[in-house]
Amino acid sequence: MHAVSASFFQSADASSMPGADSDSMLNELSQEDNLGQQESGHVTLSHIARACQLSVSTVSIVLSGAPLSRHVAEKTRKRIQTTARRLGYHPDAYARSLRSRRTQTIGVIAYDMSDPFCIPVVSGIDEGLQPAQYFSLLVNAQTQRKLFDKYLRMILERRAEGVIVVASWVFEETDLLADIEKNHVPIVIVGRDLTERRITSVLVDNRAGGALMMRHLASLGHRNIAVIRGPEELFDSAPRWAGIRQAATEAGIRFDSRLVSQLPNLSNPKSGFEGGRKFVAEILATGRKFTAVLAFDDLTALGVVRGLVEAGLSVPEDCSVVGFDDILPADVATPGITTIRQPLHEMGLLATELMLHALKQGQGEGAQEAGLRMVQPELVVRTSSAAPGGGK
Amino acid sequence: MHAVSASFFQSADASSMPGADSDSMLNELSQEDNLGQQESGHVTLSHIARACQLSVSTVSIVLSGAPLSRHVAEKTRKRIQTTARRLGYHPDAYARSLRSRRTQTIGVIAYDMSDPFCIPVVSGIDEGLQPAQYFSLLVNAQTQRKLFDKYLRMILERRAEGVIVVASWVFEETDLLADIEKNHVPIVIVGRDLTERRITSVLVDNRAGGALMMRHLASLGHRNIAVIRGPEELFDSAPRWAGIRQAATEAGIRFDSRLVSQLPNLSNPKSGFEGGRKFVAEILATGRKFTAVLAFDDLTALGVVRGLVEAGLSVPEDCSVVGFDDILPADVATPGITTIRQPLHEMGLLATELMLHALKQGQGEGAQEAGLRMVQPELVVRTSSAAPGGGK
DNA sequence: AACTTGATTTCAAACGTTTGAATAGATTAT
DNA sequence: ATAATCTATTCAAACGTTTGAAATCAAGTT
Repeated sequence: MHAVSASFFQSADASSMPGADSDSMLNELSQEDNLGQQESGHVTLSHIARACQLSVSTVSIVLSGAPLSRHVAEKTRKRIQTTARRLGYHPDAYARSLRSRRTQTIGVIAYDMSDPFCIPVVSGIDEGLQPAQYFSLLVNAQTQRKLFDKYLRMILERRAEGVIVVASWVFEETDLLADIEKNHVPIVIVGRDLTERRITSVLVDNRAGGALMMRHLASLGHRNIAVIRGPEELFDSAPRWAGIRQAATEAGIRFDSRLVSQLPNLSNPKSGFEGGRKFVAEILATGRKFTAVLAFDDLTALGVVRGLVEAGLSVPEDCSVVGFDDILPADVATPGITTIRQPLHEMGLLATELMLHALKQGQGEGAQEAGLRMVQPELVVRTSSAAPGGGK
Repeated sequence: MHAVSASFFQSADASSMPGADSDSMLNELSQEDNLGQQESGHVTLSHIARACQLSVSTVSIVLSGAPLSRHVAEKTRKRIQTTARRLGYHPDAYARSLRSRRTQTIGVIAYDMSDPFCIPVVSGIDEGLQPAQYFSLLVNAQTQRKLFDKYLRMILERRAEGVIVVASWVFEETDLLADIEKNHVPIVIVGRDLTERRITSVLVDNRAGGALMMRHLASLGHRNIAVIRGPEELFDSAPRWAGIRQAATEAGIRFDSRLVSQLPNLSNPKSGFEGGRKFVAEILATGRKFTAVLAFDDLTALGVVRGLVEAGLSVPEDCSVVGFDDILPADVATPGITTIRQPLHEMGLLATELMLHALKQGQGEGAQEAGLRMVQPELVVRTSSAAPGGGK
């Protein structure tokens, strides 16, 4: 077994470079393998040190670009570097972090990656981490409490320096959260207000968003409007509905309570779609008049469109539909769904900035401010909404 | 400094236990914090050892469930466990992996997470890893060579035991791939055939898929069919087109070459949509007759639908549209897009199995078989396709 | 009384780095 | 000539685990 990997190295060595600085190419690793015993299969500092006839320290100093490397002779430095390259050396992050006590890692828990909501947030986080030389350790909890716990534990064991949770979803009662605190790991949450638990939170101004939806329909002239509110368990549902009502009141519009319903607690991301579709079927069956539907989110809106079309109606001629979030399907469906855009990418970016800031000053003291950062949503008008009563 | 830490130890020892296994809850960590100085902020084995008046070894043996733990007294075991829980102990994966030389990590490089293609594959991978007690280290290369390299390096440094690449996309010429080999890390790629580079590959049978699309339209009675082929740089394009032609020949259908075009090399995932839309506008302008469009993928198909509707036509009454992939938007758009489903989840799962298998036997020898595994696609009929010439 | 056995716990070395302190040799200032 | 200062390199300890070998102690066997 070791013999095999030894011969592998030999042939690789022999092949790679004809001439070079000094050392004879043939016999660094192979020699060790003759004597050596428990090869890890990875090239380490001591491999290079031996090949260059230098101490591990010197090699480390050069390769890690430590301040001391200014004092290392130019020639030596070059020699070390080319040898490292030739052997395919990559520093062992485990050894390095163990010693230096820095992991350059932020744990990111997405509540469900198959929800289009998550992707832009996560890529915003990545983008923010990039220049700071941090990496995200991304896990997908798939809305399962068990997985959430498992991954949170994993993140803690992997010594992430901070944790960002992407969730509009329940997860609070984990006692692992207490562990997080015991281990002094800062948390930021995106999509939910947890400031009362002293957790820095980033979320969209749902109230303002709700108001935007409603004002848009009002300005088009709609007065008979159906509403599908979000599920009870979702944090966003209440403020969004509050914003809608406020704007309705301002516009002098009253809702017919029989045209207002609420989505059940969702199991998978697609359940909003089915909810919207069924809702339309139901209210059409009652015969009540309405010229527009405010849906909780884009998937629900797409379900509403499906329901209307199945009933032989067209959008927006017979009925306008407005969604919330601005996910990809809302954009590429025909008609395109008028919606309220959440600046998801920016939210991820912001969360990262808050995290990095907390890490920076967290060194000094504990107990930082658990701030609440609200970002503003934006109306995106597409073709699913138009003035009531036929053509636009 | 060493003197300081010595006194630190002493005082901790002297203080820790007044009574037996029911140690007083208040004063292990707090006391340390009084005197302690270079605390990592994390609870370690030695914290627990001190609190229990035991050696680090014993605590390690118990907490890691090593075979030796059978010999540890029941009482001691309990004492250690409750103390660990109370203090919020989590083993340091870095120290552990450094010592045990196992990281339980598989690097996963997704070529672009904002492509709906990636998500199910990645979640399939996660699912496969779960029972084997492995974790995925997931990174998003965003179709950027620079990022790909950066993350690959990171994965190597983090000592992933294997790497799974999710890509229908170019990346070959990285010399980091050579490093991967030098470090004996097995690779599996999903979405592309790289067996000639001795890399185990998992992909959908594009040829069969193309044939499925074509046969579906033929069986509905379509004979004038427009085709949008995939971009040159994408591996899938050619075999998919080959399958389409083969099935066309079998059905005795010839393509009008002026109704066949090819997508440009794509910049972002949404460019397929624009491509489809423009294509339709163009061929409608020529006045050529066609009753159906075969699109390279679902996003292209959605673009085609948009283009048709903008020209005042309806789907499927005036023209049928078929896509490929079966991503979420194809399902929730109205009409739902008839498509060829790639079993993405299963592909992820399969890739993981191959990887785990390689790891298992890779211990023994180098040079395993670089197998090619093709999975079969499946036709999903929705409402975007129907018999030509009006209603279904 | 010495000797084995077994149960319980500890020693000490290692994993691959980093880093403050130390060394050896050469040069320069006193 | 001695000391101070550079330059180029190495020592050795530490990070938090795991683990083969060893130690301790009590009880049982000859």
